[in-house]
Amino acid sequence: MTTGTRWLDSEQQVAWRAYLLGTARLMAKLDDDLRQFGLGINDYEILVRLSEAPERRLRMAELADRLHQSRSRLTHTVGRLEAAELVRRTSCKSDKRGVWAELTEAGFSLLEHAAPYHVEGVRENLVDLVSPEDFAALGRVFDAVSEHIGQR
Amino acid sequence: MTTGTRWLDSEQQVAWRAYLLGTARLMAKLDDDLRQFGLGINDYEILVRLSEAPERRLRMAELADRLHQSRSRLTHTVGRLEAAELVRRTSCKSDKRGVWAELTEAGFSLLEHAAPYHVEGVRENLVDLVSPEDFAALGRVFDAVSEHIGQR
DNA sequence: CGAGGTTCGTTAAAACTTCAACCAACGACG
DNA sequence: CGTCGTTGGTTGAAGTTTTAACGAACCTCG
Repeated sequence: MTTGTRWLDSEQQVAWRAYLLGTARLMAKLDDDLRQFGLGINDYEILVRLSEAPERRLRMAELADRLHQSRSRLTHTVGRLEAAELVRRTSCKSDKRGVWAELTEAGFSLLEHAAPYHVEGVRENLVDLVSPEDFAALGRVFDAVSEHIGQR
Repeated sequence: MTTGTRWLDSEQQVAWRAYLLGTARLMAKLDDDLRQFGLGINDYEILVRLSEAPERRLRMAELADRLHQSRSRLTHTVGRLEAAELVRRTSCKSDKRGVWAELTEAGFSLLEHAAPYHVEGVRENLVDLVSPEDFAALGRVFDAVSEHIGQR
């Protein structure tokens, strides 16, 4: 072979590992903080997406795509959220295969309580720790990643 | 209340979501790429840490800390890696409670095969997509996060 | 129309992670 | 020395996610 592996240089290596470790710690922390509401960050993100949608509902497939989750995973999670009465499922009239996941009043209300607390956590453990420039760079980096990897 | 929640402004919101989505996609991609070697990114990271350690071995607790994992999770994962003969456990003489996790020859060899492929994935789907400055910012951001959240 | 491919969502089982409890060994201290 | 609190690691059960397969509904096209 003419060109060997292009290893990461030492600085890149350090940055990459910082990202892996920092993300693990951050997600664990945010999860912990949400536990008092009986939610994990994954549940929380589902509720948020629903709360922002027209009529506070989304089709399962659409929701799965926005969260980059498998449909199967979403089915299970929404099943739990439904058991907790935070979400309701209704069938879709225009496409009989389809299912709407809709935020209940209780779900919306729980979200209203959890959101300020969660956002404060995101600030305290991430946003407020770094310069606006560096945080903006974070956004650019992961926009590029998402763009590159594409839908699925 | 005098001071309401300090919500994220629109740009921060966008950056935060880009990070969540981008990370989900990136990890899924890297996992996919490693599947051909029968590994997930978590297994891979374990093997790497061992490969870099003196005598290619680490104490279980030390390894768990470096990966920010629970000891229980590590016990299970190393159990599987041991069943696959990629890792071997030996008891520690100086501390009889202790257990060394040690990379086997097969484990090291698998890593040698997987590493170039994995690194290429990290480059292609992250490092090479962004400016060195932005990538460096990523490192700073997550250093700050790790530093802030602390050991455990 | 209707055959054949695709999408939507679910299901059951397997794989993995978390949770809670536990035991053995260590170490500090009276 | 012996007690007590801590650390290292494992265990089994419960909970979550992945995998693979499936059926129903949709869509295209002859």
